[in-house]
Amino acid sequence: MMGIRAQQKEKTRRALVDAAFNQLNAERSFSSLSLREVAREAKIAPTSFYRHFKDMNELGLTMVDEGGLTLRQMMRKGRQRAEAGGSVIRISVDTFMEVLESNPNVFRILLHERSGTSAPFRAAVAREIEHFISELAHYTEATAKRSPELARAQAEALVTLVFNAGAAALDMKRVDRKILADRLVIQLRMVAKGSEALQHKMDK
Amino acid sequence: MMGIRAQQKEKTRRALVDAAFNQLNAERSFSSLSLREVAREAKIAPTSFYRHFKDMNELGLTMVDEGGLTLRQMMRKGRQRAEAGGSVIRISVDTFMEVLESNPNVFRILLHERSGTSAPFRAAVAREIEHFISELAHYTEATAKRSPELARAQAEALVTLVFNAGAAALDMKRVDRKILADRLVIQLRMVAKGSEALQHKMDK
DNA sequence: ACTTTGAGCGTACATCTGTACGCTAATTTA
DNA sequence: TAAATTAGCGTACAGATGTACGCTCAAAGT
Repeated sequence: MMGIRAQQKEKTRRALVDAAFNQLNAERSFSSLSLREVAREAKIAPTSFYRHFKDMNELGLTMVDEGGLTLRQMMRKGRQRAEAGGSVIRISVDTFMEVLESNPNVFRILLHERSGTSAPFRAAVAREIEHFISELAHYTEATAKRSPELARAQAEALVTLVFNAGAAALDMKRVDRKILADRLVIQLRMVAKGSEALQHKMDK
Repeated sequence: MMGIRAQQKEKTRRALVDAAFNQLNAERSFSSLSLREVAREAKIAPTSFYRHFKDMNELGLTMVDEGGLTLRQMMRKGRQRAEAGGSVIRISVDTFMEVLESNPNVFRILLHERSGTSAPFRAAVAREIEHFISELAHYTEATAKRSPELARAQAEALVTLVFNAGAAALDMKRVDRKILADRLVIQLRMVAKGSEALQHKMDK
């Protein structure tokens, strides 16, 4: 069991992480946050920050990991929904858009730091995205009988298109998101269809 | 003709733009540059900066416009090469990778600011990318007989995949870029094939 | 009951930032 | 030729930043 002291520490740590997430929005990226701003929002003295993180980078990496986890958990829930029947693509896209809407800031940090200036950050985001890709590749390889290479290329393309649409959707109103989602579904179908065609060509 | 004075001013302005481009690299984004740093690199006093740009944002937008222009010019040259025969996809990808290699910083600013924190920047980058998409959509609509909607979705998917691969390629060594390029070609073929299949389905 | 630990604080400092202001000197205009 | 314009400079300042240092005092350990 956790002592009173450890509990309080954990609480403050959470306050820091939450403070950082809350400060993210379309005009504010993680790298533009200062240690002092985060500390201010979390209502602790700037110097107390160091009791929890070595520096802002460490906080950021924590956020990326946490964000990736949240994301995967939510998508997994969506997949369960898909098992009930219906178009896997459609349901996945809808789930994704819902996640996007309810956790925009989790997305922002992933999307922004993916092309950010810190190599460790980029690596961390790449790792998270890699989870999605390989899960999807295995799924496709098994259910649609693709060669490993093709399954991999296909999964990568799908994830790329989805994430990219996600980035665009972040700035949009609901109506425009709907249009975007519809187009995304078409694009994903293109990839799926095309991959199938390439597989057939290889098979004969 | 341009007076001595105007010539000198233009020269300094260029020095500022070049200085900014030169400071960009994997660890340094435009938004992390300070006015003073740029001025220092261009060898003018910080306050002289204002004789040329209202602020750093104005410099940045100039760079985005210039970068987009450079990019389109180079891709156009590549397309001429494609007209001589061969796979359009393969040649376009190769051209793209060459451009990437010779102008990495032009790319960096576009890729980074695409998901950056400044709305005007994002809009400017979106505008540049839109050029590519619509050129490509028209091309596909004409030569491959797609419906406008399908051509648009296809072009968007292609450009997304290419730009995304470009972002990944920026950090890579030549060998890995080759692998990436090959996979990209496969993915683009998927989209093209799949789009064709969807079009046929619509036609009947 | 005692000592030790450590989360959080306040003060302090060097460094960097954007930019206001006024000057100079060379070019342009009249 | 005299007057007006303006690119570039130097000085100056207020504000923000990261972080070193030492203190307090409640909890944990003995």
